[in-house]
Amino acid sequence: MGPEAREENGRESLLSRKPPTDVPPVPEPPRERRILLVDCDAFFVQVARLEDPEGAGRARLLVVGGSPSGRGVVTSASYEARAFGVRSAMPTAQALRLCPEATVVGVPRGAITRRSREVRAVLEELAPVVQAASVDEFYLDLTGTERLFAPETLADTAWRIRRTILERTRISVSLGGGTRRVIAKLAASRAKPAGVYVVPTGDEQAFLNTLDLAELPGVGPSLVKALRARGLVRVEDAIGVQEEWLQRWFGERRGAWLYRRIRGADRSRVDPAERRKSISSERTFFRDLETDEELEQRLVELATSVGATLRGKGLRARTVTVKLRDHDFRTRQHARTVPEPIESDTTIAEIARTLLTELRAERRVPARLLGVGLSGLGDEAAERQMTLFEEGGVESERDRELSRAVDAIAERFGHGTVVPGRIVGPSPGRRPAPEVPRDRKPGRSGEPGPD
DNA sequence: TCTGGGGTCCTAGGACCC
DNA sequence: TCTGGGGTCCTAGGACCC
Repeated sequence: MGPEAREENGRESLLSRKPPTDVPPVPEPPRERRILLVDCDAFFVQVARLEDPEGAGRARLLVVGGSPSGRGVVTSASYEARAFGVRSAMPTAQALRLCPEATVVGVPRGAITRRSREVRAVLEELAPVVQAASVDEFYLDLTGTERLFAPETLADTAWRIRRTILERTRISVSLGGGTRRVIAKLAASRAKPAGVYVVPTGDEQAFLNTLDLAELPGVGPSLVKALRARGLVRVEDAIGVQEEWLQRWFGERRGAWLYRRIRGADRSRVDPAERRKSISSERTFFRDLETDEELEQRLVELATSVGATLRGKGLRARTVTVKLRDHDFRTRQHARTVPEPIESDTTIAEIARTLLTELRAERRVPARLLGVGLSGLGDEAAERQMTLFEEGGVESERDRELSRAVDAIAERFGHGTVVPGRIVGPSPGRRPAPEVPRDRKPGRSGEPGPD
């Protein structure tokens, strides 16, 4: 499959753009954008192999995810294993039934973060604007580089980036290109694995018409079902439907969104400074927890974990959420928003405890998962300016100092050394972690994998 | 076939204010 | 007389993505 390498023609595209009959009018960016999506091929599989060349590295049929005996699911599978029908999010046990010869390894969390940063660092040398969309996806905005890179086409540039990333990080990536993020994203799925696909300017609709609606990002199982009930399966099927009908069927906003999406309309920018909106940590237990005491113990650990991440990023939070999944998979959550932003483990844990008590009062059954989340995040420095609360507020200065002291100890001796209410030894992890990256999550134990 | 963990965004209802 | 209307914040739940 040859990549499209057609040269973009700015003059032509200006004339052949969107027809003015498009309702509502979609404001166009001032000029043609050149966007690439860099997507690592089976990233978790690649990293697992690089980290363990003798083990995972030798397994053609490789599944990365939870242990088969536990409650794990597949995070990523090698292309060879995918041929057997193995998919991510599938229970590991099911994956092994489909592909009994597969080797299952745990998620190498630390290495994933580290290598993701390596890829990003190289991309930042190659492109003016880089945004990490996830651990294995990066958007590049190359608008304005036409002259700089000439006579290279966007596809040529993509191939060059692919080569450089492979040489410098040993990670194989695929790249999709187009005039909008959503087009670049869809092009990348066509490029996979280890390829490049650029949708030429003006060919967006023709490209979209080759797709199923289910392939559009944002169209998930639920919407697919609703669409199919109306006889709509392909993008082509839906393109003739008036916006009013889509709105009548799927709601005003969803309908309008879908109308725009099947036309590839996407005004979103590649924004390198996009800030985090929430921080959370959750655990599915190896066996369901029955008592409030057991749950509270785990709750404090989770609160401490998200608290450390929060402070590591120099943030404060106003909302604490506790999530509980009962043995029957029913998921419930309670949230509490406080007037002033908080950051200390003590305060987070205290609010979380209240929320857990409420949840348990409503339904006291064995729990399979517990989680703590923080949202309403704000910059710590900015908030200190408008601090109205001295003593007697939600959180005391003493609480904050204590948490910072704990962070300092963790920085030197490793996370997990100090946990409120108990003392444990340093984690027996592979790496003693003399320098811990700022937003590294405190490892529960040295072991990735479930629980 | 027995369902992970990290996120983002949307909806809908109630509280509260003007 | 029962009964407005918009805006914002908060909460619970769900869809969706990787």
